[in-house]
Amino acid sequence: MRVSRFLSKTLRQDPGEAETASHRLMLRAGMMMQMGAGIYSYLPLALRSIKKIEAIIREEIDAAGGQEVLMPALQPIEAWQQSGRDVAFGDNMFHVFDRRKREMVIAPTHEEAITLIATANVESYRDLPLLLYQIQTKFRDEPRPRAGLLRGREFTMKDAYSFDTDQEALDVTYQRMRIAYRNIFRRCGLPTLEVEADSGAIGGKDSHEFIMPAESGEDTVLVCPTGDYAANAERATSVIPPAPESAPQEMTLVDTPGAKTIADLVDSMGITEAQTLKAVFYAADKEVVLVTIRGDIEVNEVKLKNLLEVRELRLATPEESVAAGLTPGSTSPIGLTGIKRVGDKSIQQGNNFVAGANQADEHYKNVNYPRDFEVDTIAEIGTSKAGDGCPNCGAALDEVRGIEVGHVFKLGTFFTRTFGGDYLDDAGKLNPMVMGCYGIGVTRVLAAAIEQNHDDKGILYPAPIAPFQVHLVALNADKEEVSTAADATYAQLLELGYDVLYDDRLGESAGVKFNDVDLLGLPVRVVISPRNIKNGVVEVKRRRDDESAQVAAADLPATLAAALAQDEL
RNA sequence: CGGGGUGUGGCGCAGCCCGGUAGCGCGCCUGCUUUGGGAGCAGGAGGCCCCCGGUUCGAAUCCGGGCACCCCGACCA
Repeated sequence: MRVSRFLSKTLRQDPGEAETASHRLMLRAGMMMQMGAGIYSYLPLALRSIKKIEAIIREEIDAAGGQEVLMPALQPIEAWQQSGRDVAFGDNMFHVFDRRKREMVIAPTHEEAITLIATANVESYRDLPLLLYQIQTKFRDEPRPRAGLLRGREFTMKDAYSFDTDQEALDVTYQRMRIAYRNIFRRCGLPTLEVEADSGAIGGKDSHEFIMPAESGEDTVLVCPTGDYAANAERATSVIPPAPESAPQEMTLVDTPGAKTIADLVDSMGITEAQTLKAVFYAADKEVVLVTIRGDIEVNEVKLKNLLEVRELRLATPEESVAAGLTPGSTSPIGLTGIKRVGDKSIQQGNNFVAGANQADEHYKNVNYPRDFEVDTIAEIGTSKAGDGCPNCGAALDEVRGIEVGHVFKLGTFFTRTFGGDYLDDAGKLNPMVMGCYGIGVTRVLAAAIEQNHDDKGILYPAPIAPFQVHLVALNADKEEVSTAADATYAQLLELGYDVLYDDRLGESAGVKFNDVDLLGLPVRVVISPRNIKNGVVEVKRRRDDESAQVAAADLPATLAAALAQDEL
């Protein structure tokens, strides 16, 4: 492609609305254009990368036994009513009405549609396993779209769904998909962590997320440096730091004027956070629940929500706490009845705690569980953090921020039971198919790739997903010797099968062209100039390197191939 | 949905308090000179000042109402 004919124009200044690196760089590089909150047109540069990512995905999912289909985005609402997910998705789903005022939805995901396909086509165990996938546009009315392609309301997703005879067969498919995912991200040139994940409301047992480490990521992951454990912080378990233990003392009431927080207690009593208990109130589907946890640990709301099996969970308001008989600032499980009480297992590690007394300006000291108070349930509901021990080997866990680009999980039989997705087994009995589902946010992969690979001048694409592999630059292109040589090199590189962006612009200075090269971030730059022609060389520079190499024209193909191969993982 | 912020040529911004011909930088067009890290000179094109209503002789500016977008928190690929 000649730059002189190319649609995309670069901007010299950062656009005002964009703060996140990928968002800012994609707008500056002319890759995309915004049309609304979380809604973008993909211009040629972005679309070329997206297609390369899609091609890699197709190859790997096909290799794993997948068959590509394409399901409608526009769907009658009935299927969603049948699964109950019209309510579950709520405002996250776009609704429209057809001319006869029938309600339709624009699908945010395709479990309903795929289950109907499988149900209609699978009759016996001989038709299984079945793995179907599509690459399609998803529509989700996100509460807060953000950061360009990182979280859009319309985005491209690869979603795959597997159907198996039973749990054991699903396990095999699931493992095959995990491997396919590893291959996909490796081939894209994008280091990605595979971590244990929360499977959410519908979820089955197993769930793994693929996370690309990046500062701007919305997810926090705990990783063991030995490599034997990695999990999303939402579900990570860990060995918590020990708390001091001593011979149990008698529980006594102490005056704590003005002390309302754990920090106040630590300051005024000369103790550590691990020597306190905190009581936290939650509103769980209207019911108020008291959580007691050691003062140095934070409640993990995802774990708590899963434990309580509720749909909605939030901190109780002070009014709700008071109404439940509590004293904010000195809330306590001691002597409390008539309310659901949950204890984190951390209260079993350590003793002689300082805890609230349900009276302003008073606390108890030397509180011991279970001697001094009861809970209805004890479970692990604390948040793991950096420095905690790995659950497998005890080594201190590291914390990494990242972007979720893929998610695989075992769905089970919810949808097949709902839609009558039964098959006949070899004994002639009907059983529901067991499903798995597997997503990759294709457009998010592109944004995450840029988050992961950029510097202060621009993007640094890994070669496999770069919109073009080579940025050919003609300096002083209005000189005939230059345009002749550059045109010939362009033709040669195309002949060799490379994707080439050829900056043939006549009037632009070297500075302008080089800055565009750095901004667009194609993996290799090739410069044709009067100076290089005089010296009988072409100049080759990787975007990631500081130095360029001068090579004889005859050596250009080999030099290019070597430079591009360096991005492979 | 709560909190914070912004809407002015393609992009980045000023003007708004204190109403009176809409301005700057970049980009764009023409010509000449220049040409290895965002060139110079000269000439030029381009604006429903987010929308609706009000006040006023007169509104980008004041008042009321709406809309859009961005950022921070609860959700997800």
